[in-house]
Amino acid sequence: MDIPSKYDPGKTEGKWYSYWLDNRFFSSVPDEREPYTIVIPPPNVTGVLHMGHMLNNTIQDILVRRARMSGKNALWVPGTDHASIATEARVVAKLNSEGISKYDLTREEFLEHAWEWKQKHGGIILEQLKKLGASCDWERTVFTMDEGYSESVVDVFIRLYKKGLIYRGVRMVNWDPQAKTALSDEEVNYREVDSRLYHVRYDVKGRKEGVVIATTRPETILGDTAVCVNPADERYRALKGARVVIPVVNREVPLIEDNYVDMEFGTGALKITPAHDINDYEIGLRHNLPVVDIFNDDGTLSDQATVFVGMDRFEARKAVVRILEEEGRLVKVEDHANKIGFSERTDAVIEPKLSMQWFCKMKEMAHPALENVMNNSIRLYPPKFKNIYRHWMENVRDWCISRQLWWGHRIPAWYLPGSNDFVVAKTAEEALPEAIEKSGNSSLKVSDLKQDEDVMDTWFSSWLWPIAVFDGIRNPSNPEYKYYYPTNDLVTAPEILFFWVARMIMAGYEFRGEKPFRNVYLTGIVRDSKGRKMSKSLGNSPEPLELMKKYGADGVRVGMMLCSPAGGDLLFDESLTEQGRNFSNKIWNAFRLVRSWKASDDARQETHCRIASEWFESKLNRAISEVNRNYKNFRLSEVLMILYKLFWDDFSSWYLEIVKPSPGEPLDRKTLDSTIDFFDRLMRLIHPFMPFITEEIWQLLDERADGESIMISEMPRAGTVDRKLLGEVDFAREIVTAVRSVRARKNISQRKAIKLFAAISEEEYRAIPCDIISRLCNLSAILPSKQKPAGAITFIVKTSEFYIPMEESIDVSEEISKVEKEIDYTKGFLESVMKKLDNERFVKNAPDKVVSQERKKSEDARSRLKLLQQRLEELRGGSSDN
RNA sequence: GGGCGAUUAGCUCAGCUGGUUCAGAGCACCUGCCUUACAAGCAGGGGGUCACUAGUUCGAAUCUAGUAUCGCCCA
Repeated sequence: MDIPSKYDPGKTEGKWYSYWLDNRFFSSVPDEREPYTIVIPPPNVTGVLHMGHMLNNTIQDILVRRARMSGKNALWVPGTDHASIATEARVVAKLNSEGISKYDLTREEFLEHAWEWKQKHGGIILEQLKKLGASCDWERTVFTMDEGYSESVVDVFIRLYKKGLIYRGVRMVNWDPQAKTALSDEEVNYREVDSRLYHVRYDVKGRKEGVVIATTRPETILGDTAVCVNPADERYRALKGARVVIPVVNREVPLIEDNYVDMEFGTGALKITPAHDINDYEIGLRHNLPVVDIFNDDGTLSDQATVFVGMDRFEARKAVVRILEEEGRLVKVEDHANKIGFSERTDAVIEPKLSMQWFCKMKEMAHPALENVMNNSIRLYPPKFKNIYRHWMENVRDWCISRQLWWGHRIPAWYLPGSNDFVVAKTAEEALPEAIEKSGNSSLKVSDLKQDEDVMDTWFSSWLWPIAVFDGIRNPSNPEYKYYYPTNDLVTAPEILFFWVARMIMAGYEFRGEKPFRNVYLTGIVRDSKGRKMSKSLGNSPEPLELMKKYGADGVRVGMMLCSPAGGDLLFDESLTEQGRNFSNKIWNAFRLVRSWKASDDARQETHCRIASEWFESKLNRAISEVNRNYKNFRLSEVLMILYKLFWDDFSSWYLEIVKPSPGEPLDRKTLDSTIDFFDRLMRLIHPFMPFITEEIWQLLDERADGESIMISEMPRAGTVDRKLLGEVDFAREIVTAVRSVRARKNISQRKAIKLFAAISEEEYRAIPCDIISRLCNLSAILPSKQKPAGAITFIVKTSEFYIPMEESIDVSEEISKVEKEIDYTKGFLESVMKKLDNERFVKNAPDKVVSQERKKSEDARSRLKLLQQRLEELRGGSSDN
């Protein structure tokens, strides 16, 4: 019987999660009900839970739990992606720590290590999600390198290739010299960096004067194949057609002219390195310049550089500058803020590099993907992302999808022996006939074909996620796919709007002719209280598992949701989870109170209990409507706040305090039953936010059979609202607050019973729920009286005056100043109302409803003023008496 | 450089289609209380020129334009 006064989540959370799993409440199979589907944004298979995941998955769990309780067949599909670069980098690092180099291994050996790593570390993050209470159908867990999934990815590659949407070619790509792979444009982060602008004098053949160029990357001088000026630039007119000598390597190159050159920037003369700058590359194409690629794949200098071969690019920069200095060519060095691209995954400085890669054409697929977001067939929340999305879609460029890695889906292209010619097919066997035809060599064998070494971008597999988790690529007529697709809501971070969301939409229309989801809820980014993004490197992120241990999963969930407006960033602070924990405790203690009550079958329901029950019923129903409205717009923190206030203020501070029997006394059966019923409904409403404590209490509220659970119970529906009653009780609450305020001001203990007089008519008096007021204010009597007792404190609620007789004489001057203040306020208020009513155009143009409201306001204000002025006179009269 | 968005109480934010005592909520703060569910609590209270300027309107936190500051995305 002894229940501790502190709620201990540690004792309940594990217990109920196992119960839910044992009863397979999370599992879903197609049936006749309406489906509700969410696919998880697959976290990196070797990742660990961070605060972003916590937020994201809390939201998904709230949505899916609510749908499940609302009669939908709810399914939340979990899974992980293989994260090519990140995982491969980790495996490489692990092997290095064991003294093994990736390049000592064959591809097959390396993949064995990678799978071993995945087996060991993969799925940790999913286990962590269980602690959070995530109600995923774990039996359906998908990994992007599962056999069926992989086949879907390869299928799609082949399909797009056949359609002409995938091609292979040499282009300038973003090269990550650390991971030694190409990246897509989306995987490059640009940051402003303090760097230097070097002014270097190049000799001009046959002239005394040289030409000075400005560069931030002097090491690329070794790859220069021209110097370029603007044809309109007077300064260089004389140099037309001259030949320039590249320093350090002493190569002779032409001086060319191109409108691209900005005459204002630097010296107006631009060195041209076609191999290492996208703009230079384009100029090079226009002017037929040779390409000198001075870098190896790892960012060291190549043979083509001819000097400093094998030296790292940043060391080479210093070395080149030193020589330039020695030769007196360094004219000056300026500080210069420069935007530099960094690898999303390794944070290495990106090297623009000409390279042979696979690309996916985007324009055609972008079209339906853009249209269906603009016409709201797919809705983005918050809607401001529509514009951002459009901007990207309209400027979308081809997608570099090949990666020079081993971990991932290998590109299904098969090269003819000793040739760059290839056949795209699922297997070498399938490629053979076409290979024979292409080569004209009928004796070609499967073993002669060599598969492309590269794998595909991870996003090239995860863009199929909502389709492929239901095997809808390979087998679109399967019942699961037909039932669950398209999914309902996608919850993800705005950072991957282009990486992933946009591409899933493209894939949906391209491969299935249908949207992948109806709504996209973009969460905020979790920041610390100073507004900095939470990250491992900053060390400003709390450990999610520790947090849950300290405050309970429910507490953390509430803490995250309290400050999480749709799309707004979330400034996380541990005090929020503390607030969440406190809320758990509040619920817990309200339960302890109700549980301590004994029922009496004989006692009749007293008036205050009846009114309180009817009133809270209306309050509850109104809150349910508001909750439903806010859910519709994904305003989940608003939903939570409504429920928080409903439970804490209306239910605990008002309803329970009204019906609470005196210690030791029983409560009539009817009131107790409705109290338990309210509690039950409140728990169900709160359950999506706080699954554990609500289950614990729901199980204790009544006898429950084995296999029953709040999570499969029905979500309460909104019933009728008695507005009149709500108004009456609101009036009573105002009176109660006023009496309490007098008690506080006058230091009258709550235990001392007092009398209250109301200067109102018998009729008005009957409309006041006096029993409630008496109970909450400890009144010995509440009486209608037109007579003002001498030496009483007064207050006005709405337009009625109340008196509390005082035993001791009152401080008249204090009362006078209070009344005067109120008169001032009311006068000001009346003036502002009269300003409107005296304005003919207002009375003429404003809707009748508004005008009559203003009239009512003015009347009320007048009668209040009258009461106040009477009171003031009395006080003044009284003070002269004393 | 191009685009998008924001600016309301000490902090984080709500305020929809201009009109209800509209200037709100939560937290923080102040005062008094260990009152028999809860001090992780209860009761009471203070606090804002709605960034600035002009305009539209009978009426503007809300609509329009400009200014300032900040943030995000893209190059």
